[in-house]
Amino acid sequence: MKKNTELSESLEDYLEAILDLEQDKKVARAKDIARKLGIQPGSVTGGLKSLVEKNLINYEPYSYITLTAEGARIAKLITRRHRVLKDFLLKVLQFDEKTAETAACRMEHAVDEASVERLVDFVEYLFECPRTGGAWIQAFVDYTRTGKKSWEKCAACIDDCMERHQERKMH
Amino acid sequence: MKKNTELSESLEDYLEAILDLEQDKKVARAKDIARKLGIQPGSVTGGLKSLVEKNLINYEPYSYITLTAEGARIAKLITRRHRVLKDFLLKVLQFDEKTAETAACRMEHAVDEASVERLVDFVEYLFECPRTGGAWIQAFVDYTRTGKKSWEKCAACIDDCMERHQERKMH
DNA sequence: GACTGATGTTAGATATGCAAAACAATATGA
DNA sequence: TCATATTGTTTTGCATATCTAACATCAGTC
Repeated sequence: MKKNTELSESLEDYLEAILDLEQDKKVARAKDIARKLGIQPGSVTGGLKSLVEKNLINYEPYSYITLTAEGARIAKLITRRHRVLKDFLLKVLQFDEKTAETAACRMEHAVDEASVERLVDFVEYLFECPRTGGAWIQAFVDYTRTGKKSWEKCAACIDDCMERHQERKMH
Repeated sequence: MKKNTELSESLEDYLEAILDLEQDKKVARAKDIARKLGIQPGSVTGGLKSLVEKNLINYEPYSYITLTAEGARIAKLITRRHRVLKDFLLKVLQFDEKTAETAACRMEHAVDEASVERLVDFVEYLFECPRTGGAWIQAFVDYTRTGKKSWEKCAACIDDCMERHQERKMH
């Protein structure tokens, strides 16, 4: 029995913002949600109503807003998607903070959970594998800066690779 | 002077579909666009009008549809985004065809041109670099299948790495 | 030249999402 | 406890995007 909650993008954004505010200030308020999402306070009310109907938040007019258990569960999934995507853009593709944040924000609604897992796996693998890891990523970063693929440095790079391999064996 | 055309997602979809149909059948027709986008024929007309206003397509009621030079330029950018993203999902993250297609479809509107370039660079680099390349990707694929990070196979993996390096030197 | 089927357009309905502004509740503090 | 500022809500309106169903046009055929 799969919950086919099918939230719209904007409802997902609301949930994400609410989780964030909860963690920051215990409870969320309409104004803070509006500011975080860059919309007018008047636009928030409708979204909150939808979320109440779907039993994802506890909320009554003029009161604070908190997530229900189910709401929190979903909000955390969405937030994780965001974090993973941003991580990838930031640490692997080397986007700057702002670009990574913006792109992650827009991409997070386009990917399902399974895909996110795969991406997490990929990023982790890229960092952990002796054949890649930090040095490989650094080489890619250098390439993005200089535009030069310095294959002549490969020998040193492979040495690093073996070192990482040895280290892993030790442990 | 940057053209701030700011197309909506659906208009981007129209352009992409039209480019595709043009390449396939010389000209696009409303019905084909509708079928390709999975919407009703009646819904297409409005989108076409917007695109005419923005000078991105040549179109008059009851006639065929073709892209203007500017429209073709933009459509190609969008299509490239799609292709690059799908390539990444397909070849690196090893999504199956259908999942990759769907995800690429939804992600292509979330990424700007510069980000796409960076992703292209990354994928190319990943394939070309002796330290990664096909063998590394295969190892990652194996990992996604088995869930096991077989670091014990590293020695062989590093050998492959050096071979690729030698090959590159020869050339 | 008129019929017919395929294709295209229009109009009206529905839904979403957001903004602006008028209005309501709450909280603060003197 | 009253006045005021802050915060929240409602209403209205706009823009986008879609569907359905009625209507228009086109191209081919008899």
